[in-house]
Amino acid sequence: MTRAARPRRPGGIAEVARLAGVSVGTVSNVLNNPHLVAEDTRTRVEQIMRETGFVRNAAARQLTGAPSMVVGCVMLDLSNVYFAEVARGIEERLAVDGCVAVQCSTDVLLDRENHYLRALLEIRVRGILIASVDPGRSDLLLLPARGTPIVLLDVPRDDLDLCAAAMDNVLGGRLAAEHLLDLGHRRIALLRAETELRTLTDRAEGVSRAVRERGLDPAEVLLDVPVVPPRLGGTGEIPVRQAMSDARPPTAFLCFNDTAAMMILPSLREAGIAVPHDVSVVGYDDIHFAANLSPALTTVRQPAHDLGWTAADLLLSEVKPDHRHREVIFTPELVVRQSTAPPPARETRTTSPERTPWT
Amino acid sequence: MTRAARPRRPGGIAEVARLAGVSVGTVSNVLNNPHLVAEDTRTRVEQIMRETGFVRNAAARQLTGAPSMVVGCVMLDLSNVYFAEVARGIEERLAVDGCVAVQCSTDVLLDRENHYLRALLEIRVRGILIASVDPGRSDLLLLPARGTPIVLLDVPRDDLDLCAAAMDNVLGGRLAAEHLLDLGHRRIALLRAETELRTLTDRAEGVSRAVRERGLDPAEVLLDVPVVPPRLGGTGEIPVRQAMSDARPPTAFLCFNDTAAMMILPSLREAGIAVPHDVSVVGYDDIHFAANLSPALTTVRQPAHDLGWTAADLLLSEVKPDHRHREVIFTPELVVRQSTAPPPARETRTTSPERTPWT
DNA sequence: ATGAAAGCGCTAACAT
DNA sequence: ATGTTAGCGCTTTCAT
Repeated sequence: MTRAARPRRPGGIAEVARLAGVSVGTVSNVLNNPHLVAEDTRTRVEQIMRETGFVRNAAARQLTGAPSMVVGCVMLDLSNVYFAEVARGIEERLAVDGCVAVQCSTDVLLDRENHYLRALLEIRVRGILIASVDPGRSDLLLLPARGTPIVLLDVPRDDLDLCAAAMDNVLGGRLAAEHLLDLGHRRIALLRAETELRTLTDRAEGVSRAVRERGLDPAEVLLDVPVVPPRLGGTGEIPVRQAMSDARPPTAFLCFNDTAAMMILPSLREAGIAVPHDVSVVGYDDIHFAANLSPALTTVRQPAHDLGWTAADLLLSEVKPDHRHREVIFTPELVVRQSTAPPPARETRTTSPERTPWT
Repeated sequence: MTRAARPRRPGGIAEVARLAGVSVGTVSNVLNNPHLVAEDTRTRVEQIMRETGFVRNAAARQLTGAPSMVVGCVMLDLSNVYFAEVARGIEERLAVDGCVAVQCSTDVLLDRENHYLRALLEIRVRGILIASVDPGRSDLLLLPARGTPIVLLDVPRDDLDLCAAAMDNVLGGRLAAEHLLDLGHRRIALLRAETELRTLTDRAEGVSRAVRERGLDPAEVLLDVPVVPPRLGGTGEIPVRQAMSDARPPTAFLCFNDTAAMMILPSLREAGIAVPHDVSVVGYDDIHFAANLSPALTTVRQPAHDLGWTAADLLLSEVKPDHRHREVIFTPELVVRQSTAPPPARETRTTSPERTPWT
């Protein structure tokens, strides 16, 4: 038996229909096919909608098959300046199509990633942009089959059948390394977060290649200085002294993001090490502040905003019938500023025959 | 007549019910009231759900009255480090309750704010956290009546009947000003974005009060240096030279956010002005990088993460039956570092009787 | 040009 | 313990 009990007034479209003295079908039409509604009927309905402050119910629409206006966005850490910029790029592209983004931060935790993926699935988002911690072990590959388009963000597609917007990190690492090698550095500390993130391994790979192509031995030239970022439970403290007290101390620090570079600058200063005179520092990302440091930071610029914009663009194009998965790779660019210089004379011994080489 | 035409297989719960050989009601129960389902029936249903990769449809649930799991969040600019940190605080609190946030940036544009407000209304979000550009002219006041709770973010509630999580900006401005006045500064440049944002006017008010309480004339002591931030169409360039060539040049720059302070530092350096020897610089926010600048920035710390966390907490509490609107005000804190010092001797003339005062 | 009615996937009341 | 069924607000045939 029907629960005729509670005499709830109808909400939404039905209420508007009643007030305007038309059927719900007509109201629906003024919303979606205004052209097939008589001029005056339409104005009357619109009038009522305004008066009552009617707002379409997206959930109900979605239930009838309308595509959702919300897009999921899973990133490593929204509070990271780089990702925040990416997020803005995404937001801007989505806004063009009246869409909006749910932002999630995984802090590089696979469980968190999968958790959010599921939440986004429940919401039935239009699609998901994801900077996956590990595409191989993530649940993300199950989604396209379930009808939720996925676009990789800042992650190369490799052999995955997905759209992707990514940076050429191998090139980025290479650019940074070549710059340092060109300046004469032969002992370079690599400052990198202790994660197996593809972005980082790629950059490291680029660095190694550059070293090898110079006929040098990466094991000799490179000094790994692992750091645990604060958001991942670490102190974010950078073991500068430790690095400098290595048997063969570095004459340059190559940081895999500008934030790390910003952290290291004061540490070096405190240790009485002048940048770039005593050691050079290279960053990565070229975040807004990089140019405002002293010394202004030499870094590898990544078009963060464009990356986000493009990823969102790819996602929105997934609905189009003729859609083919695509990958867009952005090219990083070396921005030389004041934090790099040739190593101190003592280290450029290869060009100073009068000094006895150590090796 | 029914469109019996397309023999669509039922999706969702119905499909699971069919496969498990039970009714939809039972499936719904294993989802929402597992205790009233027989042990084995439940396991069987759950089994099917796993096999089929079933995921609840939030839209359908919502339509039956379930509260949405998505919360709207309207901020000035997500790519701003301060807000990005606030956003993380929000995300963390929401995650505890399985909720997720849609992030929107208004760039201090009222139209944009209202546009997003409407979009969030359509989505029927659980509630909205908003750093309103102008609560008075915003549509936000209409929402609570329509059933969407609103929590003011970084905006005082004043006489509004809403929850709010905000900072004591008057105090913040006062702290910064008092610090400078205590050091002996008597001519202070106020670096502020050209907007009527409450956060900024409050800080300015705090500064003025501090000046007046010292028996000084704000018009004499304060020099306004308006800046148009990049996101708002400006260059973000700071007219340092212009300020310094004022008839009575400032001996200190009081910036209403650390970003501005970061921008000004290099400009001063280029102009050959030493910080803090020639002029002092005070920031606001204490963003992560503030401590890493050289000189390390003296600034007013705002608990951004907590602000976001608390705002989200207030919002989630809106559903509770005994809910009373509350306002939580956070207290800023002066963090003295290296960018401030007494003004150069020539300016401390009031304490140097041997020099002829100008006034 | 407008109305009537089915159905999207789910929950909640009720019946069995 | 389980099944049945009426909506939730909307779109979409199909009929008028």
